[in-house]
Amino acid sequence: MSQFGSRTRELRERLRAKDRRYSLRQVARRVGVEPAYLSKVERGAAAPPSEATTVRLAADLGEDPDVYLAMAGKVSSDLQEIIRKRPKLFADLIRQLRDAPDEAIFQVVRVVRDGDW
Amino acid sequence: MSQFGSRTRELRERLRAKDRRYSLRQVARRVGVEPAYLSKVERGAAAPPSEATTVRLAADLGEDPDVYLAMAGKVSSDLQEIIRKRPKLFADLIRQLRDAPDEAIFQVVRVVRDGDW
DNA sequence: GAGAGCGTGTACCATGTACGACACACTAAA
DNA sequence: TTTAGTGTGTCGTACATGGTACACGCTCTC
Repeated sequence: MSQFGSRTRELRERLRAKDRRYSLRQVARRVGVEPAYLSKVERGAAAPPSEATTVRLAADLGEDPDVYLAMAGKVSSDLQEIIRKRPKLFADLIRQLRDAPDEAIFQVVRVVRDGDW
Repeated sequence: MSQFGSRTRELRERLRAKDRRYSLRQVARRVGVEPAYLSKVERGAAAPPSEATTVRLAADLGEDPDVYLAMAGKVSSDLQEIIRKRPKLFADLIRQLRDAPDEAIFQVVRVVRDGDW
């Protein structure tokens, strides 16, 4: 359902076409897991890996860690920590932005970043 | 460390002073757990409960669910889902606001809510 | 002085998480 | 034709999670 596995395989095979170092075994070795495990993950026979492993995998495949974690059904623990420190504020903000268009959210980010308000 | 337990006990005993229905056993019954378990949680002998149980407990004690979940070291799953749907946008936003003063975040909430921008 | 209600100690348990170990069959290269 | 590399099937497993079940001793009321 989460397509984490198939997406990973797709990505890896795409990279592999250009670079032999992206075999399942070699990626597994770099990421620090057993090939058999990565194989199961890619085929959806195992649930997506832990946060740490997912982040290392994303890095190896050149993907954005937050996006990759999202595919794994997770939210980065550092984001969770930020929210937990001011739960009411952030909960309100996030629910407020649930249905806002991408552009609106991006604009908020920009405004906050540039501080011109 | 998370003080979830002691805070719960404190809250419950405060309510109990006014209302005998807030004994450990009766709260446990309403929340749907065994008294022995709630006892352990309040003394910190067990980790904070699951999200669902924590939310029911917060409701029984008249506390804000997001704040209570935060004390339990968790972030509401509905917030996580919102983030997971647009990971890059929300990750950027939240990290951007990590060190912003409360007032600034609240202002963002207000601006988005009122839509006058 | 018997029950009802209280908090707690001990033991146990089912399920989920996150993998590792090993062997196997296949393919490509030397 | 050995050899190195590849993906996979099967089995096991250590630890965390989220509790339940039962019994005990105390207190308060009737």
